[in-house]
Amino acid sequence: MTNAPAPAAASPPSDFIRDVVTADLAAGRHQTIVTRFPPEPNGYLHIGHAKSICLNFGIAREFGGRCNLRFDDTNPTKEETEYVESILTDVRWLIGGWADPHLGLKPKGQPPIAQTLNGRPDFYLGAAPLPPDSAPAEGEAPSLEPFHASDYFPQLYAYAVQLIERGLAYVCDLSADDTDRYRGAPDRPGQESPFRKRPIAENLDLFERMKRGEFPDGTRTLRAKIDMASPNVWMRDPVLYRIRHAEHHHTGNAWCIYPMYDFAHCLSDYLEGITHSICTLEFEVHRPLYDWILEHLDLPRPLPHQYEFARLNLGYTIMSKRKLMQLVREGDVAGWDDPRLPTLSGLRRRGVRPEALRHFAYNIGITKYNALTDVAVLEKAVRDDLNAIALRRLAVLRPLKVVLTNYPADQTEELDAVNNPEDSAAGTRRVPFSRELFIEREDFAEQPPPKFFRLRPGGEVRLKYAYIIRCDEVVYDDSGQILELRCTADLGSKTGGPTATRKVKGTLHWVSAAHAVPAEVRLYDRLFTVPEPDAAGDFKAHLNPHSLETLTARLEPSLKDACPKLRYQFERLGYFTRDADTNAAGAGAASPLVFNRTIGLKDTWAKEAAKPA
RNA sequence: UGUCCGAUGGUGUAAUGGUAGCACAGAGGUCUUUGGAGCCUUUAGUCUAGGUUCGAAUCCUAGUCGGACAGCCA
Repeated sequence: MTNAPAPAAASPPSDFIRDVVTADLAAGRHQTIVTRFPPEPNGYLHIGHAKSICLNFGIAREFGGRCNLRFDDTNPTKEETEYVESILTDVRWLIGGWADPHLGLKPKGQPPIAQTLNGRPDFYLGAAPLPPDSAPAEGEAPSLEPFHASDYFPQLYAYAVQLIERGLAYVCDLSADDTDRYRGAPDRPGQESPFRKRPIAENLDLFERMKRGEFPDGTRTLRAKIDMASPNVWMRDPVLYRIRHAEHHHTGNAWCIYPMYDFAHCLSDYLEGITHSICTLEFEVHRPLYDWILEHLDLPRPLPHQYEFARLNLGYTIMSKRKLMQLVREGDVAGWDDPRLPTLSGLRRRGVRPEALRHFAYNIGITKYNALTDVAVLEKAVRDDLNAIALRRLAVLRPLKVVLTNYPADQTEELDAVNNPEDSAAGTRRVPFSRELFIEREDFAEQPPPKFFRLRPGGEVRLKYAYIIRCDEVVYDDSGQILELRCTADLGSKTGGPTATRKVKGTLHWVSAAHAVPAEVRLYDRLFTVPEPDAAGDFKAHLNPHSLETLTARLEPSLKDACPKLRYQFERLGYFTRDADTNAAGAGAASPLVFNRTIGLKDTWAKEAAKPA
């Protein structure tokens, strides 16, 4: 039926929206499916948008269709080019290698095409043809660009005129306050505007003069003439156009009247030939208006239909653009790409890969139930993804010196270490070993709790890839702090040695003190201390003061050349990635070595240790 | 006291009138030169009350609880 793309690794998702798509295709209502992802460029994309992107592009991919990237930019006072650029970057990043052939873009500068269908006038702007099977070249085809609702201002204006001509819209002189008052309340009908019966010719003239800029902001609006007594407040003569003498990031000063969301969105969908317009639950109440506008205009092609699903709520974080913006502006985080934020740029900088986000989106499903998703689901998806591809390395976060008293002071060995036990093709590397080492401070306990099987006085542990050592002596400094551990190595216990197979309970990571490379490591924790920070009251009161911990770690030497594009697992510690932005800002050889911890390893010991004795 | 939408283990999600399944989380075990990963086992669910039906998570009615909606935001 469709020229199906490569099948998904797992079975394709099933949900009520995909059911509708399947049924529409089976019934022959559409030849191909066209969805759209319509962000307003007034902020950065977050993981909630990722859910929507994966849904819309996923459907395009599964059904051999297309998903248009469209900026819903009808409010010049809130939108900026910075956001347009970040959104494009984030979308390409998320769908890259997965659905990019289904990304609907249009020829640069191409306006909607005026055509005649069965003698009826029409406007249409389809996406450029799907690219050939080969993956698109690095960077964007320069001849293509995303869609913009603001590109349709001329057509939208024409449709508004049509509504006026049909007696279905009027220019209203009520102030914003009065408009509110006349609207009534959900449980109380509104009353009609005194301007509702304005003659068509006068409406036409006034609307034209609104467009020409003859009236100041807020003095007049264009309203649909529907039903002020409707139980649905959105049908009580909703505003279609408002006056805003403001420069628009995309259309400059060409317009001083701007269409409202409800008027622009359904018609933008129609113009682009969208078949399924998928949005979040809060627009459910708007659907009658979406349909009303389309049904009362002369539109010869099949009409798009709106479907709503529940937005993503994730535990211990916030998704509101307004609140994210507040954190950025008030300096609670370092920027939109702060790795603690659920923004796509933040997650990317933290080291999360798009593959993980796509699996996450697949796992949480699509419903109309307003759910709170456990962060553990995200964390699981991130770990699974990283576990498969991360290069294993040895690094010590909080160093404790160990001296091997029976190991020659002038000797250095290069030991073989496995890069990824999950992937033999990742090969091995050499790690230097010598008399003086660092181990993790918390891997030694003078008074070990029950079931602690790391190093203790007189105890033995395996040093990964190296020897079994025994702790002979604890050396203290003047203040009574542990200065170093003096240990003896079982020199026959190295891989291949006579005592190599001796069983010791614990295996520790380590680095050679003389060879270790210092680096800044940033450990991130959840941004908030409660599952629903914005449930009530001031969400900032729940900010986690320990969401970022910065320390200087000691790394095995190979990490000196770590690539920001790769992912690493510091053994027994977690997944880390070199901070790309810091790296980019650094000057050549002086470029600082900074690592972000994407996420820790699952820690069953922490759970065990937390159990009441 | 308005309209619309929703409700399945702790969490999230399947089952489209025919054996309530999966994932996450939890518990136990196994393996382990990562207390990671893997493998095995396991706890736990259809909001309530009626009705239709041979048979209801599913259809109907009423109720309960939850959410969205009163921007010249999207």
